[in-house]
Amino acid sequence: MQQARPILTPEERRQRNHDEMSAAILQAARDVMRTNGAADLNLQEIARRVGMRAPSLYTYFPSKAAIYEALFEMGMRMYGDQMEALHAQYGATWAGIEQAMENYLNFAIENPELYQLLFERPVPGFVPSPEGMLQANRLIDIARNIVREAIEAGMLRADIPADKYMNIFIAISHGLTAQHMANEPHLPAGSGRFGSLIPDMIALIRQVWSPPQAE
Amino acid sequence: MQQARPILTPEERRQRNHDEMSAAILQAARDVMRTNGAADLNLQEIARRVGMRAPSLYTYFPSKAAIYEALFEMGMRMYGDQMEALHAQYGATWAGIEQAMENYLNFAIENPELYQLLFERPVPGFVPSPEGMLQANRLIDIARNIVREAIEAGMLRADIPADKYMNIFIAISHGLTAQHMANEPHLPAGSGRFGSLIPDMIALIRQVWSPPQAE
DNA sequence: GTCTATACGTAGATAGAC
DNA sequence: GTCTATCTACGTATAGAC
Repeated sequence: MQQARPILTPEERRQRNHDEMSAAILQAARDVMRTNGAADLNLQEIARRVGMRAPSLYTYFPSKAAIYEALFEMGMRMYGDQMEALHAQYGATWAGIEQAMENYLNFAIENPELYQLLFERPVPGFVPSPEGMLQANRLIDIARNIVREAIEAGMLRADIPADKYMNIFIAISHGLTAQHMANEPHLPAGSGRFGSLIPDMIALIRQVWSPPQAE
Repeated sequence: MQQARPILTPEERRQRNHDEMSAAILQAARDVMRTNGAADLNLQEIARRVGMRAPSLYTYFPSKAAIYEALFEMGMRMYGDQMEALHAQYGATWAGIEQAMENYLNFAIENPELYQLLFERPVPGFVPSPEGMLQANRLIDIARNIVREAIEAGMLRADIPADKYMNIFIAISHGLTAQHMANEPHLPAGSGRFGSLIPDMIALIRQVWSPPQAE
């Protein structure tokens, strides 16, 4: 009788286990950062949470910095995917731009440890890896494209540079979110001193910087 | 011959020396934070810069946390004084509000280590002392009063709560400043991707949320 | 892969001599 | 007030046994 081909070769199983453990370590790291602040990550606590000793982590990541780098890339990828999905769903519309601002806030509320790592810089000496920067640049490109389409669609003035609009959206989104996270991180988007201001901000931009014919 | 009365008694001299050394320690701490990031303060480096050994710092401050707390209070006091001076100079005017936004950015550019400590929260476990909170609350009161006067002066709509205006100003100021500091901290206020947007933001608010008769 | 043991560095803080 | 010496704790990381 011919030997049955296993679903996974030993090598594949090893790889799968390795990947699963790596993912578990990253998740544990996020939990620690969420509890202690992004800067306070420490390997022993991560190890404890995944049921091993600190030195064993070095089987999966060559250094603590590598864990930060992996989380940065993961976070940027997650957030970029969200932005792309929003773009696909809403196209270049005011509703889409409002959703994008709300999504920035929601991302911070739901993933405060990633928000800190990506958009504040609380970890002394942390520098994103090239792979992380690739994701960060992708994010900028998505945002720039949305604004460009909004200009082409006549929603925004063509005589104002797309990057200026983009910077305004970034600054306002970040300002609201940073204040929300600093003061009322437990409140959901749409509520609280700052989380409730998104529609007002959209109205602000829309009234002043839409082309006349779009009013 | 009667003995001349010294300018300072020994006790007074001791006190003066103590105060001067305390101030030097705080300044050294600021220098360290500016170089390494606010979270990376360490006592040995402070001591080195003031020409003593780390344990000697305990003559002046009972703990590292006490140094952070003193800096927080000092920073809030400095910034509050600046706001009061602006208020006295400009009263409740659009120029004054624009100056206030620019001043927030300038404070961050000139005192990045204090900006981090006061307005971002990069130091794990840091909690302002009651004295620090007193200064922080004073700051809020100053801001609230300016907005109230602006409403009374007819610059802002009376049907929108003063605190909502205040939160909008805070969020926008902080958004611009945080992005400026993250991306172009070396550029002066008024320049760069974000530092140049203050007049636009003022125009935005002014056009949309001024009472009709003020247009 | 995981462990124990440990190297190695650094931090904040304290004791006690001068 | 300042020092040396030291304590205590914790961090990342490595070596080598199993």
